[in-house]
Amino acid sequence: MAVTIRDVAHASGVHVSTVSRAFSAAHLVNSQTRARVIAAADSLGYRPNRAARALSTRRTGNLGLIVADIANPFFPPLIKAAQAHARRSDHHVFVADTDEQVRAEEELIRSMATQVDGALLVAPRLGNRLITELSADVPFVVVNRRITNLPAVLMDVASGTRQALEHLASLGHREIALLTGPRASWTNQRLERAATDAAEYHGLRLHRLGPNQPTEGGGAGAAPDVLASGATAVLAYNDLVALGLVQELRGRGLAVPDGLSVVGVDNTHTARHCDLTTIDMPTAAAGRAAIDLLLHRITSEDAPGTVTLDTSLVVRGSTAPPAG
Amino acid sequence: MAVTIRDVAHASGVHVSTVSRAFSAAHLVNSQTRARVIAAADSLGYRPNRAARALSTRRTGNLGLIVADIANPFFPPLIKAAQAHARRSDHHVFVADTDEQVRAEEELIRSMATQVDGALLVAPRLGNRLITELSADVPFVVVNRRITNLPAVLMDVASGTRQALEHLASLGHREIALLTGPRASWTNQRLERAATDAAEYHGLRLHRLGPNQPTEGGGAGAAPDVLASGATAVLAYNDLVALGLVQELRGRGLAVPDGLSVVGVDNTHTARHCDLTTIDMPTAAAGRAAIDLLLHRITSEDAPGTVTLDTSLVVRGSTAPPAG
DNA sequence: GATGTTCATGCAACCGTTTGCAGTCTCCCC
DNA sequence: GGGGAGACTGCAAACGGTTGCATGAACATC
Repeated sequence: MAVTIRDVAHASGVHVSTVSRAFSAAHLVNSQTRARVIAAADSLGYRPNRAARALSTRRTGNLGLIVADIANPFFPPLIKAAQAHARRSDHHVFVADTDEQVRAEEELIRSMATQVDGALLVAPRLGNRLITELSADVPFVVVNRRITNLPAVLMDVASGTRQALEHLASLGHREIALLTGPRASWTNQRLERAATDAAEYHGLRLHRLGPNQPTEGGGAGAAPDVLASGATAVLAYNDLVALGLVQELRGRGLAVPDGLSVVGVDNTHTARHCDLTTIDMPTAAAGRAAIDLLLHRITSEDAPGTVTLDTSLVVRGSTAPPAG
Repeated sequence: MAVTIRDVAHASGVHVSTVSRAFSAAHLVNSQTRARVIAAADSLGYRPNRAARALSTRRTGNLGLIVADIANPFFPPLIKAAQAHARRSDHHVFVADTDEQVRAEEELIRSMATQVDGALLVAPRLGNRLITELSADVPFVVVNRRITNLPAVLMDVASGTRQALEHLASLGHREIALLTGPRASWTNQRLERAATDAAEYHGLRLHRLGPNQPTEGGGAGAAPDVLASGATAVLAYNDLVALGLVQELRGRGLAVPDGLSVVGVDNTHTARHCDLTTIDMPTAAAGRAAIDLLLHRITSEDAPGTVTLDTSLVVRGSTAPPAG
């Protein structure tokens, strides 16, 4: 039915192996012959069968991309950039959503393993041991997680966190609440650490509240604790948490930023619309860098590298001097 | 390197064909034999090679999903639902982002064609003729577009539009601006049509302004026209346009909803956060329905169907009675 | 003119599964 | 006890490419 390499060979009067080489090893075939082959292929509408190619080369030309939740606005820009970047080297990308469930994550990785040349794990929830074990089957690059011997791309929230606390301090805030996220999250660890250090440096009191679910619900649920803490400003684990909190507080009659200043993390477009001060994550750049690392890892089996990208504060309307 | 069907055959003392049947046609093999095979496969960690399977069955077990812009918050819930639903029948999903470019769309479809059993085209921008032509190679299901002889899932904005105009009329608005989207968009056509009809029914004056880019920029750019039109309420092509407009107007000192009421379309989570009245699109349901249609189309080559889903208005804080 | 090199191409095995066909074995029935 | 039906299983040919090796031609070297 579909046109195969054999049809092209017949049409251009050469052996199939010559056709194959005309496509995948051009320098091995006479340029005139090659031109004839290409012409025949074009006129027949030949497209190589990737499954067949995969079978003999053991390379599928596919990459996996595993995220916790596509609907979380943090991920799409990363997915988009990664996919576009992968295409430039003729790779296709499977996107899988684990729905924040660890079991699903493992199963997805396993079922993808037979079908991809490598995979990107973005902020995986799986344990280090299991990831290391799985990495025997498929080359991984992890994003926003550190695992020994695995190449990683890190968006370091520390730099942005320092800027955020400096910003709050300069506005006159002294009591800051930190809404922490999942304990296993590398970003959360960096956030806690950087916030603690920066708070000390600026002489601020830091109230850690958490861990919270990294969702609107998590933010809304933290509202009572925030109010009880006496903090005048909040740094939240991510934009969703921040916005969930803002909405809950508004429902209780507390205005932002007049009653309370709020800073998020991620700089999702939602934050842009809601005028939320937030720490910008270079997600698109991270997506591209991760693909580069992965392709490099796949083609040359050498030492893993780590790319660290800095973050920075974006000041918008959700922060202001404390009331009174 | 990887464990193959041959290893399993050897370990369980049967022929490879029996192993194959044990997995893909269980009823053809003795249940005890099958148990032995499965046990051997488990202990060896056997996973069928999908490329090899694809080669002989001409079924890859992969589906394509082509969208204009992953970062547009309209798409992720659909992608997520489609992917999760596809997995239940052991299908993997390639997601491709055309970046709103027609050329990229065609090329992506072509390059996917060899590798998927079928594809979902969500709000494609390509011309009908080309899509029909391409559909000879790959089964398609289109979402939010009508093309003769192609199965489709439609989220009909008409019902929501009627509700929106009724809502605005009941608030006392008489002059409504409609910010239209891309001409080729089926949703836009339905929107214009339904708005025209409903406006007439309620005795409202409808000012059509557009076409606008379906982005924040498009909404912001329409602000001058909206102000000039004298409308007291706006129905925008989608939430992004609506929010772009709101932001631009606020920058010019015009409050929403006090100075102007705004209604969007899509009910993205951004709309939720920004307290935007909007028409809810059942994107997750559409994603599932589209996958069902596609799988059905793939397995039984019969008549294409169309699924139409209704939409409904979600009233939030961006609409109020007109000033004065 | 024998030998060696290089370039271009053909040959055929292989990648891991599936599947039509052809046994073989057991069981049942007349 | 001969014949037929059914249930299993093995055999081997695909599926569509890739690639190591062999072959042959053209050309240079001594």
